[in-house]
Amino acid sequence: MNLRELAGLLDLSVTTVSRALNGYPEVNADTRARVVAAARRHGYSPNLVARRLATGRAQAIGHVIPLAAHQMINPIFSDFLAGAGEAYSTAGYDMILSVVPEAGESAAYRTMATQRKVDGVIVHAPRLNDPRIDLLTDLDLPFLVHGRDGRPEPKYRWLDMNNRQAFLRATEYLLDLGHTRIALLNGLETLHFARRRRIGYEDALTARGLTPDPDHARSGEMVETFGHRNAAALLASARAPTAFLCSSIMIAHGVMRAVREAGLEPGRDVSIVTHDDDISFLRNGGDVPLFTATRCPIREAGRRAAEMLLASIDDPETAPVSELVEADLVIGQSTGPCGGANRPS
Amino acid sequence: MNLRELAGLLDLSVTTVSRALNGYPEVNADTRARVVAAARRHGYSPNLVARRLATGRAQAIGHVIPLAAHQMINPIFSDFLAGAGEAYSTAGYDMILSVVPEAGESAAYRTMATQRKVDGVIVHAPRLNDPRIDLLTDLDLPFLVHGRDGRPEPKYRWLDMNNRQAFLRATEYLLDLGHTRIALLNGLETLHFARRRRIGYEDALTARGLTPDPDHARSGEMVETFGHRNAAALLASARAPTAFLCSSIMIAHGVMRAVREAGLEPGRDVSIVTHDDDISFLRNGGDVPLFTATRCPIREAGRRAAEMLLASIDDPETAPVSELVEADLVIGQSTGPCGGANRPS
DNA sequence: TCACGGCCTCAAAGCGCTTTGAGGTGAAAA
DNA sequence: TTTTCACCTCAAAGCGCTTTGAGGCCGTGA
Repeated sequence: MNLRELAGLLDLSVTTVSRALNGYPEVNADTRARVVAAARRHGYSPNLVARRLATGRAQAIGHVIPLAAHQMINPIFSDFLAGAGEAYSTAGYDMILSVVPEAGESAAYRTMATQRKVDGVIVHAPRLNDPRIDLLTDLDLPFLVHGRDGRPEPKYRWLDMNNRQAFLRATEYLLDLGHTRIALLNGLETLHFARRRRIGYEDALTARGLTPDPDHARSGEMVETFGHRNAAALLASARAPTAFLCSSIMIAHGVMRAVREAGLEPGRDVSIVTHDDDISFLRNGGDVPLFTATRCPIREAGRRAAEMLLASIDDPETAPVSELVEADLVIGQSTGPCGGANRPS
Repeated sequence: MNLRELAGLLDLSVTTVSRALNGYPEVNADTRARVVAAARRHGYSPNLVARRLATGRAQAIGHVIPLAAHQMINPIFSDFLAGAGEAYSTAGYDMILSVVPEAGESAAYRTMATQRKVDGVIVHAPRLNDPRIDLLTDLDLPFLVHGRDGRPEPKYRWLDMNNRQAFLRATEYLLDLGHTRIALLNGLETLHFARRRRIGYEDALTARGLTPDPDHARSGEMVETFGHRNAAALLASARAPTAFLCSSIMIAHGVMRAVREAGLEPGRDVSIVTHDDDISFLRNGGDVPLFTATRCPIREAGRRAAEMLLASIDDPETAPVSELVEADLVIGQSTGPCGGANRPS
């Protein structure tokens, strides 16, 4: 059933039927009702592809996922997508995912732009001075960055969490508890958010006159084993930390495992603070959460990012709007005053 | 730059240019080379939407993700998507994700079919006698099911793991180690794969003359806290299990945490076997893996599923082909003979 | 009765591509 | 030289929708 057939059935022109269905005012209310009823009865719905060609809008947003960048194919990312996907569905947009080898990343963006597959894209996990941002600007494809890439006065749209502030605050919280040997298990510091977190951590330490111990700050993929391996090594070292600050809840779980294996009790012997993206399947739940955490739901960020991008596509004239979100500090079971029953130093 | 402009530039008709670019044999090799070079030089690539309209093929595969079904927005799912996405990219297909409220699920499939947005879909997490399968059959939209829905002689295409066999084998392994009180922490048993796993588990027990203890088999969302909560409760019960069989590595991590909290040593006091989807960010790695596991990489499943679906779309006449994949049993650190230093019973 | 508007409805021209069926060219065959 | 046949190339007709600009109808006012 296509538009022409439906029009024939109703003895109307395709124009009228199209206008009736799309809510144009030039159509008599009775006619419109008749058309809508017939469309429903015959299960008509417009061919999206044809509509796209006619209107020139793809009604779709793209996400390019470089395959080798493991940090993308992860639960954080999928929760972000879930949030964004909700917003797209509500707005009648499609989400198209392009999984490509890392080398093909910029080609993927080019293709999206030249083939007019999408009306805009969301850029994930920006690195410092990310070339994708310049590419997209050149291509004149609307985009929004989840995070920032560190250039001084960004002209693009972005949605970011205040990473520095969150980690500053978390570090201060540990310092207030009396901890001074605080380890940072961070994400890959080629990614801008991880740099910001490190800066927050170091700023808090130096503000109290402490010198960050280079061996105490480590970065890597945010997976359980990274947390486990490094926490085990650090706990066995001469100047073992009394507290850990983790960039993700996966890392925190790894740390907790290492702490327990070392015969120590989290929250009493060793404190753990983690950033918590509030991932749906690794929720930091309970009456008192397992981990003390800086919390900022990633799914909400996905939704918001999508909404902002869609709004800017609807009205391309508007100046780039961006948002900086603050994380909450939630107190859980994994922190306590320094010097409980910790190992002799 | 569109086809007409490119043709004008080359002083050729659009037909010739189109044929040249699409590899039709009627075009002189020199002409073709000239066209291809010009296309590259001017950065021409065809408007996908127009091509889709003309050919009638969407060149896209859909995945519908019901929002409330938490088990979908999870790392297992995202690894599956990553695998499928690779296959799509290679074949020049797009992946369209539709995130919808659970109530809108069948509407989403209908829309995909009537609006011709996709050439086929992959169905995830089938329930027993899943109505989506009948719907898609009615809609005449090609599809492939990841898993099966338990109907006697499925006429649809599917790719599944041998869940019963994997859990049968895992249970036997534990039985061989002398364990008899084996708990099963399963996924939601509305999902067909979880039922099959339970059957494997029970079959192994009854084959040795043991009666499955109903309290020892629990099912729920496959998250860390589910594992932790239930393992803690079970370990505190009168007839505490000496071994746990888990349906996902997240659950296994929760179990391990509970075991440690109870002052027990995994692999010595309590054995843990888990199914391992080889999720990219929760890898069961190390020289000797952390967990003894039935392993079956989900990402590979995604790739294979996508390839099978694409093949069936390419050649719609072919009879439905399906695949049953066996899991490997990998021995890790989390299992050992029963009766090590376990609690008195 | 006629002219004028307002309201609806319509035919037709795209959107950018594919693909059919026709036509043009030049080399080989007669 | 003429005919034939490959081999290329082309114009044009869709694909199903939107949207412009034109036209028909009917009630109102003169």
